[in-house]
Amino acid sequence: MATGDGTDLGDELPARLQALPTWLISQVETRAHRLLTERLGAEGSRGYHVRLLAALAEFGPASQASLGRRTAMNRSDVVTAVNELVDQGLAERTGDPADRRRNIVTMTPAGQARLGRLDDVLAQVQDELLAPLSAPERAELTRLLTRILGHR
Amino acid sequence: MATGDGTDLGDELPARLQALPTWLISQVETRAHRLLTERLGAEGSRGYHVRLLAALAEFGPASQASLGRRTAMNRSDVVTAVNELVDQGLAERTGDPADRRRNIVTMTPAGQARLGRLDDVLAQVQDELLAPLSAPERAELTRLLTRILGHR
DNA sequence: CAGATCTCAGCTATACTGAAATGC
DNA sequence: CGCATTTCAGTATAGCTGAGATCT
Repeated sequence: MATGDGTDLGDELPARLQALPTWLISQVETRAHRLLTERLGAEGSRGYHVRLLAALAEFGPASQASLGRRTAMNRSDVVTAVNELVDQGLAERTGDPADRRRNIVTMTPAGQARLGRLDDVLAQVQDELLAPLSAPERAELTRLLTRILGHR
Repeated sequence: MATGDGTDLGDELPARLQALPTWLISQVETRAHRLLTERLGAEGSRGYHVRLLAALAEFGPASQASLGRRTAMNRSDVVTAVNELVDQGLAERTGDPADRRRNIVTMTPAGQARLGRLDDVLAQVQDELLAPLSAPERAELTRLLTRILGHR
């Protein structure tokens, strides 16, 4: 079996990669993404839905362009995701009489109920992902990531 | 223009999202990914190429399955990426006479030269992404992310 | 026989661009 | 006029699955 040249079993990761924050971030993101896709999918939602529902819950009815800015979503992805929310009865899309270019997106009671369940799912996923970290360590990680994002 | 209902300009992010490590990680990853795609692309490479070249440089010639394990890449993505490396003359693919199911992938001198340039690009990207953090903070971030990945 | 390896076709989610229609 | 908004069509990448052929 052993060929002696390292061609067989071996799970060691290249040290060159392991030391790179960008590699670590992408690997952790992959794990987080997989967890979120599974758990949100079990509730009939996905990442974009959570972002939109959270923005609607906190800031109230908004245009699609505004939702895109608040959730760091592309304008065309907002269109698609709002379509899906409307299809599920979680949001409504009506024209803005004050500015006829705009739609106003509103959350329905069903949307609020869904967001409530998604909040629980999200908390659980954080806990699973960050299991090896203590509470102060989680806070420190959050602080560092926030600092990175705040730049620029 | 202010409609008073929050429908217009507003870049505030929902607090619900801002507090979530999974959200922060995905946003930081997006920024890192954009930087890497730009800079690596300028050298004619992409993320998968770096991973494979780094593994080949550190562990020597290896089968595709082994490369996949070492770089956390899917078996079919390894096929595609090795094709691209071979097309660029950065790697060679030969049959393993000792186990005829396997290919042995080897880095060429051109591949080594490319990896040298990519190492510089990577260092520069780390520095740009982590600009707001001090050296000890960068080390702490690396430590925390490594702990998360080590779990399981 | 079971299991590993390689390859191809195809899928999903995220992120993004270009262009057109409409309205401010 | 310039600019904002919405919508659609299409692109790219990462990650993944299923299936088949080949070989240990």
